[in-house]
Amino acid sequence: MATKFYVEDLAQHVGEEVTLQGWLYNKRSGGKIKFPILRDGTGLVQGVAVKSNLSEEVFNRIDQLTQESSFVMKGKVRKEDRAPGGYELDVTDIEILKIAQEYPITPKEHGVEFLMDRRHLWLRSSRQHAILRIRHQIIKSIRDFFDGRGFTLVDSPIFTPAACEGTSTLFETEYFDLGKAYLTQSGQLYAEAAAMALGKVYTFGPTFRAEKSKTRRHLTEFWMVEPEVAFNDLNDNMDLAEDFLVYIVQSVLKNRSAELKTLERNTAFLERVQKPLPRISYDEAVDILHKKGLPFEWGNDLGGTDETVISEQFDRPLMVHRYPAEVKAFYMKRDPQNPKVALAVDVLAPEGYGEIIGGSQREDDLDLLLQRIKEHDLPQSAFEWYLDLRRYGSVPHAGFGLGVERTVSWICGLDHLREAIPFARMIYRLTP
RNA sequence: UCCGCGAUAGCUCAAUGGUAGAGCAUGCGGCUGUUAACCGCAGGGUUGCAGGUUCGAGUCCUGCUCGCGGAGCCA
Repeated sequence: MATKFYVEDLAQHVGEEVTLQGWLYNKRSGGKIKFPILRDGTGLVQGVAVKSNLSEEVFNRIDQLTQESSFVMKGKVRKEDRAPGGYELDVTDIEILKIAQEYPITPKEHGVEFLMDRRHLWLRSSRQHAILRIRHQIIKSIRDFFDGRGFTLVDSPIFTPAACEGTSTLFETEYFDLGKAYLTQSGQLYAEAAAMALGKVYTFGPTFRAEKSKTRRHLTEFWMVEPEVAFNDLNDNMDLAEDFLVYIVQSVLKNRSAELKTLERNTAFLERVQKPLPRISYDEAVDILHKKGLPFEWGNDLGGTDETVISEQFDRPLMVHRYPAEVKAFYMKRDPQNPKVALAVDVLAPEGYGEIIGGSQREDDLDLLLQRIKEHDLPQSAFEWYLDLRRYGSVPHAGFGLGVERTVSWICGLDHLREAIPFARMIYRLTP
């Protein structure tokens, strides 16, 4: 079988005749010269077909190619500074595979609704291609980071018997004779159990929120990675989150610069993502809001605009720790120095992208945890297994969750989360 | 759930209450270096749905449907 050639490898084949398989991205023509642009999933390359170098049949065949028709293009690779990718193919042969019907997504602009209805086709355009490749790089970096530090991947269940945090609205489904089951909103409680077994673990999977959110920062189905480490306290947790974020961003800069360029992403903010990331307390965050003249009452959670105002004071992601315990989940440990605040930490991305990480040191005392479950009016029976983790050799431990789509959205500089995932699920969108 | 905005050709958008139009896409023709190529010609419309006001409604009013943005919730 002949060697397969791909557009992204053409630089290594200058002067050689290669055969590429792909789809017609666009074409332009003069009377005696035609420029078919081939897209093969790894990149774009423009073919240069000159009438005098080809049989009339092959030359005219190019006219039949409609946008997105599949075809084989054979030609000699030539370095060409005028070409966007730096290389062109002097065409020696064209073979048509399948002529495409009239393609709905033209090289001109379209509305978001139209494109989302054709998401399965929209993925072929270069902007979406770049986003998906960066998403892949981010996911790979996440796994490489934890795998390289001795973490074990432990998958948590999607069906759960009860709300994890008791706050947000969950998707409900009938589960045989066992009553109702819910789609998970977090793998964290299971990650805690796994951390007691394996020390350093992470879960990585889809999570679901049935909130009727209609904003550019929300999806009903999104991916989250949640590390959990036995014997880590809040500071260890922040150290881990810091190393983690720096690793992800730097690996995208290093490996996906072409895609960032396609997206016209200003990488100045990304290049500044280096240790140390600033760490401020909730109290200090409130001071910033007050100095900016915003009315804000101690004890409330930070809203979207509050987060933006605070993050604008810094040139890189920042950590806000020690939130009022009242606004945080029941399992978060209180600060021994000040029981009014929880040992929680959120990481706010710059440029108004908001919260990309939320985490905490967990409550490891059985009696206090029981008390919190009562205070939050949660069914204790559903949490007995979770309480067992405090009954049998409880230790301090901490972890956090990172939202993959929000991270993709920030790193790519997107204005909506729906472009950060191949097939977005939102309140008014279940297809394609 | 609440607040605001919108729906006109396949797509993106115009149209003082007075003959519904442009660019792109599609088809045909032209061009040997095009870069969202360009030039010429052609086809293409139940103005979201249902009422109302008016001599006359894409335009004004009422209701509905669908969508978009924001708040709340959070990753």
